[in-house]
Amino acid sequence: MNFETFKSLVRISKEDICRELFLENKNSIKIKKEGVAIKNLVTIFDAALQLSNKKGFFAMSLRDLSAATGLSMGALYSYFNSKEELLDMLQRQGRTVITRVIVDQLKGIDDPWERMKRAIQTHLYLTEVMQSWFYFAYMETKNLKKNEHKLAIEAELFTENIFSEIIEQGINKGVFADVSQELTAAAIKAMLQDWYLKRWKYAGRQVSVDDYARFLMDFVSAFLLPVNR
Amino acid sequence: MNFETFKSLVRISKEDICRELFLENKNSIKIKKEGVAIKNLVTIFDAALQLSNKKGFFAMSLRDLSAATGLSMGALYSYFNSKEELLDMLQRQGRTVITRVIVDQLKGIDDPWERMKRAIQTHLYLTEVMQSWFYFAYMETKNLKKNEHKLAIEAELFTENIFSEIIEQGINKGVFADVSQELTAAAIKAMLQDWYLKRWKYAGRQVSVDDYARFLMDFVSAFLLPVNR
DNA sequence: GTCTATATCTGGATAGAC
DNA sequence: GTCTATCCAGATATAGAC
Repeated sequence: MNFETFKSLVRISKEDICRELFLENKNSIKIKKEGVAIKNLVTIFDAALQLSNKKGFFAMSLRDLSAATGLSMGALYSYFNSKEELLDMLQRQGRTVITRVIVDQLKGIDDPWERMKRAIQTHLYLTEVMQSWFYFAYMETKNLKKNEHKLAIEAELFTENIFSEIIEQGINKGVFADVSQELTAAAIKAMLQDWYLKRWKYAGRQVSVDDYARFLMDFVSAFLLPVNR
Repeated sequence: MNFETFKSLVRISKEDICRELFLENKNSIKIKKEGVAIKNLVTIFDAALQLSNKKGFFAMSLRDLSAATGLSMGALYSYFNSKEELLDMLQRQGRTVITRVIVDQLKGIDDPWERMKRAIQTHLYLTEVMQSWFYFAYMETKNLKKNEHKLAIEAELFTENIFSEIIEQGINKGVFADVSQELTAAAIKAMLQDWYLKRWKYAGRQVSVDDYARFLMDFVSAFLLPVNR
């Protein structure tokens, strides 16, 4: 599978994500008509991510957001009760998607190395499709209040754990070298995150997501599968 | 060399950094007496980094800073002309230190793999000593104005280039595998940065900086020195 | 050099017309 | 559902006393 087929396969449309979010937050959102709400939520989230990623969520004023979306301040407050609630909604927005997609993509694959490759690839493809969201989630985590902060940390550890378990499984089956699963999983995660955190760098160097995926697999395989080289 | 000897060897005291900064910024800083200025600059920078890293530079008000330092608002403004200037000073503060120390530590080492090990180790040790600064520099880069932003990017590329050149040299000498130097350098950088960006994670798992250094060297060597395993 | 007091402005939030 | 108008807390920045 390459990136193009992944995109058409997974089909995570913004509308779908916003629909889910709309249904979950009916008490915070004053708008009743689903069609109107989703259309505007897509606009609001898009603009909010773009503005926040440029200068930080805190520095983005709601007047900025009003101008960017074409909605008035009053209208914006029909979609959230406070700026902080907007932040929380944004954070929650993508969180479930990633775990769901990765777990789904790994289903039925038993061989540890095949699982590892698929996990790396899926993670990269997903962050490519939702780049601005992942960047936002990473950069704004520390600005969350205690409880939301905890949820964000848990999400980070959850995906890391997927890698950790694959490594453990591979070691137990005797196909991987006996490495530290904790540190290796953390390192893989760090390199996966670099892909969406330093988009400017890779774009400037014309590295495609498939190039990067191939490279990462080579790098990791040298460590985990030393005998096969 | 281990971390403890590194610390006593390098001796980058906060006072020294602030003295340099004081001399560089005599036009912005209204205080004349060096002793007074440095003492307060150390306090201000320490507090500013701590507050910013907790909730972001923008969210940190100067009243917060005033409370944390014990200096009045008026006094603070004797050390910088605007909040943005404080941001710029903070960013510039550590930038030169790292390149200076790494270049210095690599002097006289010819063997590519020895250079690589030393570069990794020095980078980790340095970011350990100045953890809060590195975290700050990373997280607040995007909030800089155009020109300062450019300088920050250049600093990132400069250190990455140190790794890139070591790899190139190793490949040319025939001691490293024929990998992509650009991507490999970027990946190493990403893992080095993870050390100070996710301090909470490694601290919680009781991983010491020397543990992490050893692990990284193993990981990288598997890729660069495949024959030696 | 440092403080207190204050001018000035910006941004989040809401009330009420349409 | 959306807009305009407005309130007010809190922020940066400065002036002038000590």
